[in-house]
Amino acid sequence: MKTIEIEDDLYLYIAGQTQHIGESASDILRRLLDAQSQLNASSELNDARVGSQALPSVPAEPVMGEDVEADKVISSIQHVEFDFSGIAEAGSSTKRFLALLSQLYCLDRSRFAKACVIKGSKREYFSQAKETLLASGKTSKPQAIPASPYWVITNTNTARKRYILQHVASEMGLQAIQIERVCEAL
Amino acid sequence: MKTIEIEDDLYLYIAGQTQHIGESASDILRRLLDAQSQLNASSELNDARVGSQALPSVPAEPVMGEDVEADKVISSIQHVEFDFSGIAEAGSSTKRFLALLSQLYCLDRSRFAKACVIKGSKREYFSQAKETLLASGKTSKPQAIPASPYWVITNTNTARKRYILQHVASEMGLQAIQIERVCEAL
DNA sequence: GAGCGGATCGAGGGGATGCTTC
DNA sequence: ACGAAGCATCCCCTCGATCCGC
Repeated sequence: MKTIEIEDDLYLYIAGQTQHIGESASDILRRLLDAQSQLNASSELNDARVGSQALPSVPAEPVMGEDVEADKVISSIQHVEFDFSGIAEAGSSTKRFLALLSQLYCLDRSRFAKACVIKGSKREYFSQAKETLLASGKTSKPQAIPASPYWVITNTNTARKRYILQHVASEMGLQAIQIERVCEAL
Repeated sequence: MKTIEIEDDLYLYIAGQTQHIGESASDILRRLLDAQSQLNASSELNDARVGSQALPSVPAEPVMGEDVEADKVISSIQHVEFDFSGIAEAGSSTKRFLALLSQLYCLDRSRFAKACVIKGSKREYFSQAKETLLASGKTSKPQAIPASPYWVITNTNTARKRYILQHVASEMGLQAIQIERVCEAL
C-alpha cells in the first residue's frame, strides 16, 4: 500500500464514483482508469462487462505499444496455478529457489525480464550471462534457472532468497496471496 | 488536500504516467481521468454511468510573470520532462538525493553550474573534484552525481539534504510549487 | 573454479543525534 | 549565557562472502 495526496475536489470526484459500499480507492481508480484504456484501445462499444465482472488490473508498467496485450497477460497470470508438487520435494532451498524462478519465467517471459532487474549493494542478482554475475561479486555462485536463459546468484542465506523471489513475483504483478504462497514454498 | 491509500502496482502505474517536472498525483490523475471523459463526451453513445458527475477542471498554472525574460527561462525549464517514477523506488534518501540532483543537472547544465555554488560554514557542498570536498571537511562522504561531472556531500541529515536540493532548484529558477515537489520526492 | 548449501559474522553505508562553533 | 547553524560521530541496518557442516 502506498499513500498519495490529492486535492479535495478530485477526492470528492473519485469518492462520487463509488459503486459499492466498501469499495476501496484502488477499486474505484482501477475501474475509472480501466474504462479509459478500454476506450483508448478500441472505438467499439463494450459495456457488457459493466458492474458484475471483476476488473482486470491496470498494467503496472508505463505504456508500451502493447497495452491490451499486457492486460491480457496479467489477468492470465492472476489465474494460473503454480505447480508446487515437485518443488516441496527438492531437498534444498537453493533447488526450490531455482525451480520457483523457473516457473515464474515460464509464466511470462517478458514480465520476468522486467522484474528481474534487481541488485544488491554490490552484486548483480540476475543475468543472462554467467560472467556478469561472476564479475559483480566475489563468490556469488551463479546457477542457471532451468528452462530459461537466465542465471541467478545463489550464495545468499534463505531469507535473501525469499526476498528476491518476493521482489520478482511482486514486480511481475502477481497477487499478494500468490506471492505469499510462492515465498512459503521456498 | 486529502490522503488516500492505493495498492502498490496502481501507484507504480500512476507514477509511470508522469509527464512533467513537478507533477503531483492530482495532476496526473486529472490528466488520465480527463482523457477518459473527453472520449466519453465525444462519443454519441455517451454512457450515463461515467458521465454522471463533472470532472473538475485542471487549475491553470499560475505563471505570474513580472519579468518576460525570467518567464521564458522558467517556462522552458518547466516543460522539460522530469522522471519521478524511479526515484520513489530508491531505497534511501541519499540515493534519491543523488537521483534528483542528477535530473536537475540534466535539466540545464549551465543553470545547475551556477546554482550549485553553495557551502556550509566549513564544508564545500558541490565540486567536480572529489578531493575538494574531502579537503573541506572531515567525513563529508562525497558521492558522484549520476550522469554528471559533479560530486556532492552526503554525510548530512535528511533535512539538510532537502535544504541543499531546495537551494539548487530555487537557484535554477524552478517555480515554488515545483521546488516543493522535488523536495517532497526526497 | 568446481562439492554444495547457507548461517553467521564482519564490512560498509545511511543518516539521526549530539556536540561544537559562532 | 543562550540560541541557531552546521559538522561528523556513532549506532543501526543492509548486504556480501567466508567458512563450517554435511
